[in-house]
Amino acid sequence: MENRKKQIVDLAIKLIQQKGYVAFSYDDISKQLGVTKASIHYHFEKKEDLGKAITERLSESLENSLLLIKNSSVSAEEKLKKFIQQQAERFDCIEICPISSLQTDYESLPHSVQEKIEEVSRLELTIMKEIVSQAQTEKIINGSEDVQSLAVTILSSIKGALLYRRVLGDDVLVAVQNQVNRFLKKS
Amino acid sequence: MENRKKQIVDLAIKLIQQKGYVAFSYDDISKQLGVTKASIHYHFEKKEDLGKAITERLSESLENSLLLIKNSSVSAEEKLKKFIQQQAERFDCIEICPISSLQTDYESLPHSVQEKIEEVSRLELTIMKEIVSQAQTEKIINGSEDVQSLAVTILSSIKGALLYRRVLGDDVLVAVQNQVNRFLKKS
DNA sequence: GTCTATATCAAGATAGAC
DNA sequence: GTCTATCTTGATATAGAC
Repeated sequence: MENRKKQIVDLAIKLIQQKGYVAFSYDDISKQLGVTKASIHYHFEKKEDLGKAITERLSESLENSLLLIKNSSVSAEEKLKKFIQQQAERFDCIEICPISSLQTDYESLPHSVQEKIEEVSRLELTIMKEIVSQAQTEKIINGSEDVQSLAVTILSSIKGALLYRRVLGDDVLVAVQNQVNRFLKKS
Repeated sequence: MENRKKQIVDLAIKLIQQKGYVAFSYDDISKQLGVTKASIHYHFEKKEDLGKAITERLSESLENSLLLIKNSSVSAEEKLKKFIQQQAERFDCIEICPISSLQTDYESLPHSVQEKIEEVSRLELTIMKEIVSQAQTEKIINGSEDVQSLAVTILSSIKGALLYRRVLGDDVLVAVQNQVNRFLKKS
């Protein structure tokens, strides 16, 4: 059943958002799916294999978002709003971004997964650059602003906010969202 | 020897910056200090005890910074610059902020350590608010800016940047640093 | 305060039956 | 594709000698 494979990857990503790559185990997955550990090992022989499937899924998902963003005709402001809301909704309050989680556990990841997470990080930055440069075309932001710097900063502030949200509550992310919007209008 | 206790906490913080709370072990510490695991257990019977000592150290260190910042007469811009540079220097490129690392591993922390990390997070935010509100007094930034929102955003962007730096290299943090400075001057 | 030795447990992983 | 059973390893933790 290819569906079971998908189910495992989905759950693993959720667990990574909650506990991280090092902390989640095949036991967690097997219990939540109501099967044995051996059964999970049948689908993904080693944790590294599951790790690769996870990062590939994240990569595909971002490639998809990039296409959607490029081909959509809504304003940059709306796109950014949607991006942030996806981050906030996809994970409930105790969850952080899976990419941030994997970046934190970077030193414990197998090489193959490290390489993938690097690619995924770059891809994410590309998406944010796409949005910022559209904002520039729309004259929402000053043409002299450095697209790369602004994109990195907005992306970092969202990811950092998800970390603080976990301990300080939802206000943190709302504050960052409002602030980022103000930045765009003033710069 | 009280010095050995300090040595252990120092090393543990460094390991948390590199690998995280879940991933570091008493074995890592004992090997690097050239003693046995049992010896580390003598100083900190359980990992939770070491966890508490670590978060207390982080808390004291931030209390200290807060006093220094309040009593120093340098400009807000200089204080912010110093804050960011401390983050960038204290940890070399593969290291992230220990607070971010503990926030990520939050679900795996003992309750006592969870509480402490919440306190530490609040304290850190207080420091950033102190700097931002000084900037407001100095009329560097607009009086209508919300201090809380701006402080949260700057702090989050620095922490997020340290995560991306690990995989994308030093440019990321430099970009955020420049961007934050530009924000202050324009808002 | 540090050591050796050992207990205990959980995690990753494999073999072979159904 | 899932199961039971088992192996191995590494981590937390404790007992007791030096």
